[in-house]
Amino acid sequence: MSKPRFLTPDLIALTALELGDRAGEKAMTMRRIASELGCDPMALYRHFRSRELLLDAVADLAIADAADPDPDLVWDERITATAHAIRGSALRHPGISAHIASRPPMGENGRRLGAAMLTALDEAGLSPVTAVRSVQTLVAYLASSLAMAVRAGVRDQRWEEVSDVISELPETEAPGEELFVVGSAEQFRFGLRLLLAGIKAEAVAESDANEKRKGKATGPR
Amino acid sequence: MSKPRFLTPDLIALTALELGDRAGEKAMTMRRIASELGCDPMALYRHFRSRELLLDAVADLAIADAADPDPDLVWDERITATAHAIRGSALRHPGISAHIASRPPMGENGRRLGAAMLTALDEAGLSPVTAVRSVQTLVAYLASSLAMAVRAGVRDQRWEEVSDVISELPETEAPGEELFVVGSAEQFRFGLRLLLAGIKAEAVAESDANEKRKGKATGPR
DNA sequence: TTTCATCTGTCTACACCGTAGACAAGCTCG
DNA sequence: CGAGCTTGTCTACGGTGTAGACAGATGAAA
Repeated sequence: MSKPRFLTPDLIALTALELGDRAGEKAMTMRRIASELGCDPMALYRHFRSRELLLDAVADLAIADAADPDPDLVWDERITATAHAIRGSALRHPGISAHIASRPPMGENGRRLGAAMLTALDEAGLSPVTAVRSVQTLVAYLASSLAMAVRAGVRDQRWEEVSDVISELPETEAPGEELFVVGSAEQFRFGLRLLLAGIKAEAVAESDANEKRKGKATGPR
Repeated sequence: MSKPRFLTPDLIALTALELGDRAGEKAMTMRRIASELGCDPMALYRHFRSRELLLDAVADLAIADAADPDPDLVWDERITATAHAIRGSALRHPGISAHIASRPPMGENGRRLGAAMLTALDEAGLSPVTAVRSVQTLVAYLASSLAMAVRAGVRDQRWEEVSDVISELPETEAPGEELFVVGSAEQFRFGLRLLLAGIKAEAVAESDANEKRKGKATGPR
């Protein structure tokens, strides 16, 4: 009676995700996940070599519903859309989005979305090297933003303190008060705009350099 | 013989930091820290209400030696210098820099360095709101870069996988191979350059808007 | 000085954790 | 049928954070 053949990695990850949503990141323990599934904790190890790997799968599963960007959009809008899609997916699991943000987007979905960004940057005319670097930068920003958003959102008062501290700093005499919610969507858009502006500048610089190096005969395609 | 009055928060944090440097983030457990100090684990709770708060103190202590930027530098160089100082300090504690990156820069030193960045941005002519947002963006990027750097650096092969994945992606036919070390200093500089370019664009946009709104009578100071 | 409250470190104990290793039940294939 | 492999179970070990009662030292008040 001990071997119902119903345990799969996907089912385990899904159960863990639901548990995390319901009870928070720290609740995703092997024992609790197993009890949620009605099986022995050690059974999970038949499908994941360690808890860490299971949590990786959960993180990737959590962003599975982030859609690829509409290919009709121009490249920068596609970047923005992808970033917001990931952010949205992660925030739809507030109990564990810090956890999601804290690990590399290595699963199936992470790769898919990373590739979407790369494609967009390629279309922007960036060299492959610059495109990859830009994606890494975007991902870094995205992850941290997420981590901050969730900390600010839930009852982690530490980030509320951060806001307080910020308004006490010398240079900001009368900052917009509530506008400083640390992980706000507006703040996120702002950072994204900064990065995109930087990327555009980089694109211009690269195309200039190419034009100069090649002399003529290499007009705009 | 049980009450030497020598235990202080600073001493505890320092001991924990050394332990973390030596044995890694996960070794910074209440019991091991206490045994390092030769005292009872519960003694630590007289000085920190929880392990989490102790670890916050450790993170802040770790970046205590990040110097304020040379005030003679122009503002963007000052930002760069500060960012590199923080990164340098954190990387000087490789065993725990992921841990450092994962929590808000809330301690004395975090505030100090955040203020330095804000001052620089203020000097750049940004409005207070934009300056604060920019600092938040910079901090977000910095934190994530750090987290990635340390993961790539130490034996965390997951990030090596990331590099592999990146080179398999469609758009990057022949990427520079080793140049993609995920958390490399070069990658860090690149992201910083992107952000600074974005900030400069923002500054220009703001000053244009101001000039237009105010008409004349508001020449460059 | 004596007394007494207050700190500070100690001890015990609890509930929980990840996971190694031996075992058993069922499936697949010969 | 029997062998082997897969998958879930069980037990056990050495850890974890921290609550709560206790004790020795200290500093102030009497």
